Amino acid sequence: MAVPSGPVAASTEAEVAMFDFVDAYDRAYEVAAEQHGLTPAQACVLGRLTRPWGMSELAGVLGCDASNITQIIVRLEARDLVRRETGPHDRRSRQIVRTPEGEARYAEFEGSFAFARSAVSQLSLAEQEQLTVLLRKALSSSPR
Amino acid sequence: MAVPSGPVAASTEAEVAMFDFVDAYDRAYEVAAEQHGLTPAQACVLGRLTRPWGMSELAGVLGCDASNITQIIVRLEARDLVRRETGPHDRRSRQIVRTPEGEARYAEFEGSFAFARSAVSQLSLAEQEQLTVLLRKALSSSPR
DNA sequence: CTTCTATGCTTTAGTCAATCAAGTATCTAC
DNA sequence: GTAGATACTTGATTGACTAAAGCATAGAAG
Repeated sequence: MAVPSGPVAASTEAEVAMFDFVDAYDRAYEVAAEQHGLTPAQACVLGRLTRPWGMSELAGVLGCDASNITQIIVRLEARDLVRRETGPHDRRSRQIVRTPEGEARYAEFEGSFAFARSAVSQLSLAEQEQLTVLLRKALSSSPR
Repeated sequence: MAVPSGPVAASTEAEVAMFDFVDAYDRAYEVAAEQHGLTPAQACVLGRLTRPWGMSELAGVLGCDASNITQIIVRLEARDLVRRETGPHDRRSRQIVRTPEGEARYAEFEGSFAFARSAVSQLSLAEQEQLTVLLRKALSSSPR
C-alpha cells in the first residue's frame, strides 16, 4: 500500500507537498523492486551490501529485529543473491556478502528505480542545491 | 523496517537528501502509529475517513486490492474505530465511517506525528514556499 | 581449565499487510 | 426474469515484522 498515504487534515501546502513526495517515492521504490522480482525489504537489504555486513549490524541500521534480517537473508540466499559466511574472528557472527548475481540484480533494480534520478533531473543545478539544503534543514529537528 | 532504506551507489547530494528525508518521514509515521496502537496501514486508512468512503474507493486511492481493505477495516471495526454501513442506494456497497473513538484516535495519532509539522517549523515562510515549489517540480516527471 | 555471562544469530509462533482466485449478493439492462 | 456486471467478502498463500526461547561461541573470573 506504500503507506503513509493520505494528507492529514489541517496541513500547510508544504506539508502536503512533502507528503505527496514521500508517497510517490515509496510507490516508485515498490514498483521498481517488484519489476526485478524483489520485495522492497529485499531490495533494501541487498542495497546495503556494498561490503560485507554482520546480521546485527544490518538489523541496527534498518531499525528492526535480527530475526527479521535472518528471514530476509534466508530468502535472498535461497535465490543465490547473497552468501552467508562465518565471521573470520568470531565464529558466532556472519558476514553477508552479495553474490555476483546479487550485484547484477541490484544494479538492475537501481537502474529502474528512476524516481530520485528523474526527480533531480527536473531541477537545475542551483535548484538541486537549494532542495538539498532545505531538506537537510527540515530534517534538522528530527533525531538520527 | 520503513523501507526504502540505504542510499544508492552513485547518487548526487540531492538524491541522498531526498532519500534521507523519505526514510525519516516513513519511520516517524510508523513510530507515531505504533504509539497509538495502530499499524501504519490502519492509520493510513483511518486518516482517509474524513467522510464516508466505499471499500473499492479506498482500494482505488490506496492502490491496493479491495480484499486488503476488507481485512484492515475488519480489524478497525473490531476495535470500534470504524463502522461499516450498507450503502443507502446500492446495498452491495458499504459506507465506511469513523466512530467517535476513531476520530479521537486519529486525532491523537496526527498530533504525535510531528514529523511534517516540525520539519516545516524549521523553515521560514519563504523557505516553505521554495520547498513546496521544488518538490512539486521534482515530482512533475512522475505519473499521478 | 572450568564455569558464568554476554553476544550473535536462528528458530518458532504469532500478527498483520498484501495479493490472487473464487464466491455471494445485489444491481442493471435487455 | 434472466444475464452479466459490480461491490464486497472469503480463503489460501507469501512475506515482513516482533517477541520469546534456544544454541553456539566468546570473553572474563575464579
